[in-house]
Amino acid sequence: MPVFQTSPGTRDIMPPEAARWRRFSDVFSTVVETAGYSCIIPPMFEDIGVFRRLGEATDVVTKEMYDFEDKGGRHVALRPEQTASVCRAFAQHRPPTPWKVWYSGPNFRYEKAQAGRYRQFDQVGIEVLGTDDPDIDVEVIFLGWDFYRRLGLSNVTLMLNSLGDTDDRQRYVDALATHFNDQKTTLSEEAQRTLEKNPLRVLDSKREQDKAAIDGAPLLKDFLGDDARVHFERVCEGLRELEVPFVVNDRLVRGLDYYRRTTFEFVSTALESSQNAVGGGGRYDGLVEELGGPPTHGIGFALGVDRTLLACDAEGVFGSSSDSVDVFVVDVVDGRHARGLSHDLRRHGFSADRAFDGRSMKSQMKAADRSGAKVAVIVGQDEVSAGTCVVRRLDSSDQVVIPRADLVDYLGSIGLKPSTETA
RNA sequence: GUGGGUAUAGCUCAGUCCGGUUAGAGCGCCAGGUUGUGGCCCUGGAGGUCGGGGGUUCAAGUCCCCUUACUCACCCCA
Repeated sequence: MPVFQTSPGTRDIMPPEAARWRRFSDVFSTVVETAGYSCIIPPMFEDIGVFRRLGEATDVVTKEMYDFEDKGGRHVALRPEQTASVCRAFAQHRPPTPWKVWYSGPNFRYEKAQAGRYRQFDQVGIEVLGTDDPDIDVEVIFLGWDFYRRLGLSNVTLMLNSLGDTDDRQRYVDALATHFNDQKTTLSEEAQRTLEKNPLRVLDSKREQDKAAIDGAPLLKDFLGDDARVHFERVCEGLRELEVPFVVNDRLVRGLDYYRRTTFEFVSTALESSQNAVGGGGRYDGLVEELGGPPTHGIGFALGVDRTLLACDAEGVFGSSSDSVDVFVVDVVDGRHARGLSHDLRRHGFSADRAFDGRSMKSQMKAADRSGAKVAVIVGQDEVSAGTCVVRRLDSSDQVVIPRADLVDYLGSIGLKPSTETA
């Protein structure tokens, strides 16, 4: 065993998997930039107060915060998510609204790792600040849905709910608390503890013991005020018009306290583990204000990169493809020709690799094969004397001898296109 | 944070129950067969403090204790 390994809950994304991650975020940025979202890169750590606003009763804040004191005595935390940071950035810079941004990057939660759950985990997401038009809810949800579809996923279910406005939500929480307290003796110990902190999340319990009490609980939709109800209906209507299938789930209450009105979650039915939520989001009117900004409406989602890729694996879509170059230069003289040729080819926009350490021709050809190159350019003593080189196609084994000065043109003529002109 | 499982070559794993020469296989890697040609085939080679520490024993990869990590589940979440 090596002396050093990755810390618990972290891992190296090795090639070719890392290339797949980049493609993933490329697909995502294409989808959302088409809809007018701009990239934002907030810092990875902030004053811990920024994240405390996620809710004092949430696990994310009470036990999963990756926090520490820096050398200046500031109490900071690695971001557990990016929504709070985006809202803080909005309050700090006051951009014109509606402000539509997307992000991609790692987040940190101090918890025990298991499949699809890491201490450092990546999310991509979008946030829209400054409008409460139900159409923006529709747009946001659609973009998430569309992204999964473009990856090729077909077993993703969209679950939708409305938590109502602040007053609605409070009345519902009170009613829930009353209901569960009446049935307290039937609840599991964990649920009883959850009840004291946040009655809403008792609904989240998957324990058999709690099922009866949950089934008999009052329904959220009966507590929605007129505004929230109309808003929710308009969102549903918009999604139906865009032909986005969804399931209204009365029990969908999400883990963070800031959600109001629309909440949603993307669940992969292809994943068997309990980490089957591949993405989620909702409306968080009020969060910006809590962070010291003006009253501002907000909505967004975050999608877990790891879990979404697990879902892709489960469905056999969006696989990893290995990196490859256009040309592999084989030099069986002294390596100086490989140096010159690969340099020239790269300057002309071809991707080119070569072997080192003066290996045998057989060894270099094996390396050429492994590199995934379409052609090998071979230089031996004969070619050096004649000022030529051999171009061998690695798929068909056809090869021709051409003057070295014609190499770039020849490669172009057989269909290898320089990716960029860098004269 | 709680409970189960696992840890042997770069990777995937035999061997552990029932302690006993020099710890194996496949794949990968390197070299050769083929002194100018990759994939297929054949031959050879390198590569292991058997996760770490302690204990029992004449003897520990194998039994016991501790520890660390991974993993699955719970909790919760992406």
